[in-house]
Amino acid sequence: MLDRKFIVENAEAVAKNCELRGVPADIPRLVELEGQRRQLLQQAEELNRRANEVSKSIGQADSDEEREQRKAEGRSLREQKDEAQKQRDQLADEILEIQSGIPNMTHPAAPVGEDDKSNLEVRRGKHEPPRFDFTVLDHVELAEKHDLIDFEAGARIAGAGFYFLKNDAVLLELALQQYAINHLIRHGFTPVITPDLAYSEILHGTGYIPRGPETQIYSIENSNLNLVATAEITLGGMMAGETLDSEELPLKICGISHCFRTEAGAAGRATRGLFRVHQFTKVEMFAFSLPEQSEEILEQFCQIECDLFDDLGIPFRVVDTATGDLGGPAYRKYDLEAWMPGRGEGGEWGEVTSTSNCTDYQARRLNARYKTKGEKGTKFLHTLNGTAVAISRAIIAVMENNQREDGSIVVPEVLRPYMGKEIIGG
RNA sequence: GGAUGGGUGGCCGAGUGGUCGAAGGCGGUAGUCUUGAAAACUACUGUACGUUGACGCGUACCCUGGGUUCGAAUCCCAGCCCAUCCGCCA
Repeated sequence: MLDRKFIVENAEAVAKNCELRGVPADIPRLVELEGQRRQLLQQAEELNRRANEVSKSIGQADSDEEREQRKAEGRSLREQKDEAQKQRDQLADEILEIQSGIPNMTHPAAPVGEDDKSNLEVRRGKHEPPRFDFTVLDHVELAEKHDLIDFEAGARIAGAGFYFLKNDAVLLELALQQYAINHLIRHGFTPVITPDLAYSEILHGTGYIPRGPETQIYSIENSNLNLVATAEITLGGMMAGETLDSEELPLKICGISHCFRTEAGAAGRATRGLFRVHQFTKVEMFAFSLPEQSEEILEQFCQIECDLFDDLGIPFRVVDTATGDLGGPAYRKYDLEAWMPGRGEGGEWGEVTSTSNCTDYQARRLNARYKTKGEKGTKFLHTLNGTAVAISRAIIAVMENNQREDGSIVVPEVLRPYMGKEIIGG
C-alpha cells in the first residue's frame, strides 16, 4: 500500500505508474476524498476538544443547574463529533478501497511493457541447455518409470493438482530443502519453519487477498485462518506491528513452508505434472531492511538464486520483470527461468524462482517499522522476498536436465551427500 | 474440550468513574562528581495522526470491538490471546 500523503502529493506520477502497470485506479477521486477526510478529521478533533473542556468543567460547577446545563452541552458536542467521525470513517473506507488497488511505484530501470513478453533477459547461468541425442522424457514420464510420483492417488484423495511424492522423489525433496537451507545459513539467514496457516490480516499485509471471488488462497471455514500460498506471508507477518532497531538491519530470514494455491482461473493454462500444483514445499528468503539497503539486497537475493541453480547444474536465464507483469507490491522483480527439456516442443524455459523488492509497500500494511537511535519517530522498513528453491519445480528441472538415455537420472553432486546416492533408477 | 487466573508504556508493576499518557521501579540518554570507570546524585526519556515558519498546540491510543456516562485504564457485554490445572493427543 502506498502512503496517502504520498499519493496526494505525487498524484500525477502515481497515475502514470498505474498506467504503466496496467492497473486502473481513480487517483483524482482519491485526492478529492482525502481532502474532505482531512477537513472532517479536523472538525471532529475540534468538537472533541471542546467536549473534553466541558466535561472537565463539570466538576467545578457551582450549582446543580449549571452542572445540568453543561452536561447537555457536552452531550450535544459529542453527538456532533460522532456524526463528523462517522462521515470521516466512511470516506476513509472509500479511500482505502482505491488505495488498496494502487500498485507500488516502479524502479525506473524496469522494462516497460504490458505483460511477460516484455520481460528482459539480463543474464544466463553457467550451464547451457543440454543437447540430447536420444528421445527426451518429461518429468511425468521419468517419474512413472521410476515410481517417483503418484498423481492418480493424489487426485483420488484431494483432487487434481495434488500428488504423492514417492521413493527417491522424497529423498530429492528433502535433499533440496537441506541444500538450500544450508546455503542460506552460510549467507547469514536465520532459518525457520513457519506455520502453514495465517490470519487474513497477515495475508492482507503482504498483499494477498483471501476469500475474494478470484482468490488464489484456500481458507478455513468458520475461522479467520488461511493456508499460506508462500512463506513470504508468514515471514513478513513475523514482524507485523513491530518496531526494529536500525542497528539490527538488515534482518534476513529463510523459511520452509508448504504452499497452497487454488490456481483459480488457471485451468486454461493448466500444466502437466508438477509444474502448477495446489500444494508444494518452498524454501523462501525474506529480508527486512533500511530503505537504502533494499536495492543491493535484491541483487544479493538474485545472486543467491543463481548460485543455487548453477551449483545444481541447471541451465537458467534471469529476466527483469516488465511493468505490466509485476505484482502489486513489487518495485522491481527478477525471475529465474530454468531450462526444462521436457516442456513444450524440445524444451522451454519455466519459472523456478522470483525475487522482489517491495520497498515499504508491504511494511506499511504490516505496520513494520524501524527506529534509529537518537532520531525522533519511526519509519517503515523495506521488505524483500525471494524463492530459494520451490521444490516441485526444482524437481522438474533436476529430473529433466539430468536424464540419461536409459532413463536413469543423475543426482546433482551437491545433493549427493543428502540423497546418499548418485543415480536415480540406475 | 472443561476449570481458574490474567492481558496497562522498551521491561516489571500500581491504578477510589473526573486533576491519568497514566505512580513507583528497571532499562536508556545527557549532565554533576571521578585521572578513567563504577557507584551516587540531577534532568530527560512512548507512538501515530492533525496543525504551525518555528517554540508549540490539539486529537487518539492502558488486548480488540460494542455499550453505559457530560466524562471510562477504571463499570457492563461480546470476542481474541496468554498462563496454570484437568481431559485428550503426535
